[in-house]
Amino acid sequence: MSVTSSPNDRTLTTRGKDRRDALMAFATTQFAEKGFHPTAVSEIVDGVGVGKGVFYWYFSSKDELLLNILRDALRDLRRNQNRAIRGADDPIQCLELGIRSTLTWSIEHPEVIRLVMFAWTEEQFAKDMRRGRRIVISDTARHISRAMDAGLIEQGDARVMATAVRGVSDELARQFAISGDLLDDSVIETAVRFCLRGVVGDSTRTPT
Amino acid sequence: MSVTSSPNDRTLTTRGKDRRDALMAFATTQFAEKGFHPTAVSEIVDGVGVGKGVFYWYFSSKDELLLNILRDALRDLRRNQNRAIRGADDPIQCLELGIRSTLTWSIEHPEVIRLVMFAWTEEQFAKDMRRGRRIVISDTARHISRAMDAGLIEQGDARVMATAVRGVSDELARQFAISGDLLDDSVIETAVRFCLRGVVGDSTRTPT
Amino acid sequence: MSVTSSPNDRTLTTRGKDRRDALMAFATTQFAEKGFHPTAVSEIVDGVGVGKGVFYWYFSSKDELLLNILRDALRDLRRNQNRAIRGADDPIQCLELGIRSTLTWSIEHPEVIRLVMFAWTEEQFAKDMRRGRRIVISDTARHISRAMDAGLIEQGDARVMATAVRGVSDELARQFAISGDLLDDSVIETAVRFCLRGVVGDSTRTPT
Amino acid sequence: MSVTSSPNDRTLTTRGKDRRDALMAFATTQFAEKGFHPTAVSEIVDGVGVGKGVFYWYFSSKDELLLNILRDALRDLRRNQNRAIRGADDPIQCLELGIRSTLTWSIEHPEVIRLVMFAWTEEQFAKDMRRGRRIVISDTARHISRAMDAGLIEQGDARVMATAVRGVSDELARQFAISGDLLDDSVIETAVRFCLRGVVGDSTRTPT
DNA sequence: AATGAATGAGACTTCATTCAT
DNA sequence: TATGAATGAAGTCTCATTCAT
Repeated sequence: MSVTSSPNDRTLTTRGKDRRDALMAFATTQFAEKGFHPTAVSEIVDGVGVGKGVFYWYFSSKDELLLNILRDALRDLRRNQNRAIRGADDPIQCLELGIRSTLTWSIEHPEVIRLVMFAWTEEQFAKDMRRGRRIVISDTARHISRAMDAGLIEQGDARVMATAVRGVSDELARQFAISGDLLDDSVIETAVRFCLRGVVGDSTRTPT
Repeated sequence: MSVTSSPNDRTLTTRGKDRRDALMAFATTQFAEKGFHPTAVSEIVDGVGVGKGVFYWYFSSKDELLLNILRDALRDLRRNQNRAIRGADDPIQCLELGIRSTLTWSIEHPEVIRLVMFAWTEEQFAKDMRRGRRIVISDTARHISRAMDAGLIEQGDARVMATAVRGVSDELARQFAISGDLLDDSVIETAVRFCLRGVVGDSTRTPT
Repeated sequence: MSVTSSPNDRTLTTRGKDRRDALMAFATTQFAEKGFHPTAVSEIVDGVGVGKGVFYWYFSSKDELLLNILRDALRDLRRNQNRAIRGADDPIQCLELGIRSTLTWSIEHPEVIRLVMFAWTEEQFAKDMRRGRRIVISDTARHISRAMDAGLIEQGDARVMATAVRGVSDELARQFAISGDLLDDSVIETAVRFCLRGVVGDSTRTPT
Repeated sequence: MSVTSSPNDRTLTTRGKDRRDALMAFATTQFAEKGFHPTAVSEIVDGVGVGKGVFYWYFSSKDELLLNILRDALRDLRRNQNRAIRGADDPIQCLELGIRSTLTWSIEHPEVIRLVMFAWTEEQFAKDMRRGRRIVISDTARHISRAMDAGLIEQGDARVMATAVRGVSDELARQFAISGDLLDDSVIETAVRFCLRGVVGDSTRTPT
C-alpha cells in the first residue's frame, strides 16, 4: 500500500483505526453541539490532541469526515434494526420491532439526529441523505407491503406510510432528546402505538 | 428615528418594506438552495441588486436575518392553521383540518422546511426553534386534549401524540418536496388518515 | 450667499452657529473619550439630535471637523495667554504668567490635549499641529529672547527652552488630568518653578 | 503546542521569531507614517510579503500588535537607561545620565514617540500607557528622591519633577524629530541643562 | 506518520459620504 | 434646510487546506 494512497482506501493499523475513530467521535459531538461550520478543523484536532496533518491523513476534507460519520451512523442504525427483528416472522411484528428499535436508537443518538438535519441543508451532503432515506424507508415499507399482501392491513401506499413512521421516530427523538425534554418508556410506547394504529388502522393490537 | 437605531426598531417606508421583503425572499431561496453558511451576504445583496450597506440597514446581522425569516414563517403557518379551522367545532375535525393545513403549508414551503432543519443545528437558532415547536405542539395538543376530555378518544399523552403528528407532516414535506419526489393529493390523504388513526385509534372515520 | 456655498465660507444664523457649536462640543468629548476613528459621524449627529445632512452642511468632512476643533482650541489658548500677560512688562514675569496660564488652560482642557496628541499621529492633521506649535513656541521664545537680550538670563537657544517649557505643561496636563491623577495648586507651583529655574538658572526667584 | 493556542503563548522557531520581528518593524514604520487606523493589516502583510493569515498567527489582533510594539519599546528604553547609569552612584549624576539617555533614545525612535501619542488617545491602549508612564516616572523620581534625602537638592515633589523631566524629553523628541526640524548635540545639552536646573535649582553644575 | 507554520480567498461588518425626498 | 436611506470600498479576522521539516 503506497504511502500516498488517498485517505479513503488506506489500510489502517490498529493505532490508525483508533485515531480515526477518536477524530470521528470528537467531531460528532462538536458538530452536534456547535454546528458543522462553526466547528473548525483545528478544534477537532486539538480536542483529540493530534496535529492537523493527521486529520488530512485520515480524511480528505472536513466534508468527507461528516459524510463518513453519517454513513457509519446509517450502517449502525440498520444493523440494530436487523438485529431487533431477527427471528420475527409476522410482518406486523417486524414493523413494530423495527419502529421500536429505530425509536430507541434515535433517542440514544441525539447528536446524529442533529447532524442528519444539518446534512439535509447542503447539497453536497443531501445527496447522501436521499440515498440513506430511500434505504430506511424501503426497509420499513417492505414490512408494510408484506402485511398488505397478506391481507393483514388494507391496501395503501406503503412508502407514504413508511415515511410517516419514520417521521414520528425522528420527531420524537428531536422533541425529547434534542429539545432537552425528559423521555421515558411510556413515550416510546405511545409512539409505537401511534404508528401501528396509523398503519394497521385499529387499536385492538397492543404492543408487546 | 435616530440613525443608529437598531435595524429592529426602525420604522420603514413603503419602499423600505419592499426592499426588506426582497432581501428576505431572496435570502430564503439561497439559504434553502445552498445552505446558510455557504450563502454569503454579498450574494444576497448582489441578487437583489443593492449595496452591502442596505443589508445591515435592515438586519443587524446574517443570523438576525435567518431568525426573522423563521419567525415570519411560523407566524404564517399558524395564521394558516387558524384560518383553516375557523368555524369548526368538533375537536377531531379541528385536528384533521389542522393537520391538513400544516401538511399543505409545509409542502408549499419546502425552503422553509430546510431552513428550519438547519436552524435546529446551531444553538443561536435552536433556542428559537424550541420556542416555536412548543407553540406548534401546543396548538395541536389542545385539540387532542379536548377530544380526550369529550371522551371521543381514549386518554393518553396529548403532547406526545401532537409531536407524532407534527413529525409526520415534517417528514412528508421533506420526503416529497425536499427530496424532489412527486407529491399528490392522495399522499396528503394517506398522511392525514395515518395521523387520525394514530390519534383516534380506529379507521372508521373517513377524512372529508 | 448661495445655498451651495461650501461649509467653510457659509454665513451662519444664530441657530446655525449654535448647532455648529453643539456638534463641535459633542464631537470633542467623544473624540477624547473614544478616539477619533472609533467615533462615528452617526454617533455625533445622534448625540446632538440632528440628521446626518446637518453635519455635512456645517463641515465638509469628519477630518475638517477635527481641524476646526483644533484651530478653535489654539485660538482660545493664545487668547488666554495674552489676557494673562496683559499689563506685565518684565520678560521673566511674562514668561511666568504665560507658563502658568498655559498650564492652567491645559489642565482645564484635557480633552483637547488628547485630541492634539492624536492629531500629531496622522499627517493630514500633523501639518496643522506643526504650524500651531511653531506659533506657541514663538510666543514663549519671544519672552526668553527678550530676557536674554536684557541680560536677565544667560544666552542660549530660546526656542529649545521654549519647547522644553511647553513639554512640561503638556506632560503635566497629561499626567495629572488625562491619567486621572489628582492635581492641585502646589503641583502647578512646582511646575512653574521647575520651568523658571530651567530657563533662568537660579532658584532665588520665587513664584508669586 | 496546540494549533489553537493563542498567538501570545506560542513557542516560535527562529524563522518564526524573524517573521514576527519583521511584521512588528514594518508595522511600526507604517503606523508612525500613516497612523494606526489608516494602516490596514493588509498593507502590513503585503509590505512584509506574507499572507494575511501569518499576521493572525503571530498577533491575535491589530490592537495586540500595537500593544506589543509599545511594550517592547518601553522595555528597550528602560534597558538603555539602566545601561547608561550603570556604575554611577551620585543621584544627580544618575539623573543626568538618565535624562540624557532618554533624550537620545527618544530622538532615535521618533516613530515610537508617534505611536505612544496615538496610544494615549484610545482607552484600550491608554491603560498600558498609564502603567508605562508610572514606571518611567518612578525610575526618574527615585533618583530625585535620593538626591533630596541626601540633601543635595531642596525637598519637593519628586514625582512632579520627574514628570516635568519626562515632558521635556518627549516634547523635544517631538519638536525636533517628528516635526522634521534639525537636532544636534547642543540641543540635547540645552535640554539636559534645563532639566537639571529645574530640579537642582542652580546653574553652577555643568553637565559632563 | 506527524507536526504546525503558512497561505489567501473570502466571510461578515462598519462607516464616511451622498442625495432623493 | 433637514432627513435618513443607500452606497460600496475597505476593514478586521477566520479557517480549510497545504507542505517543509
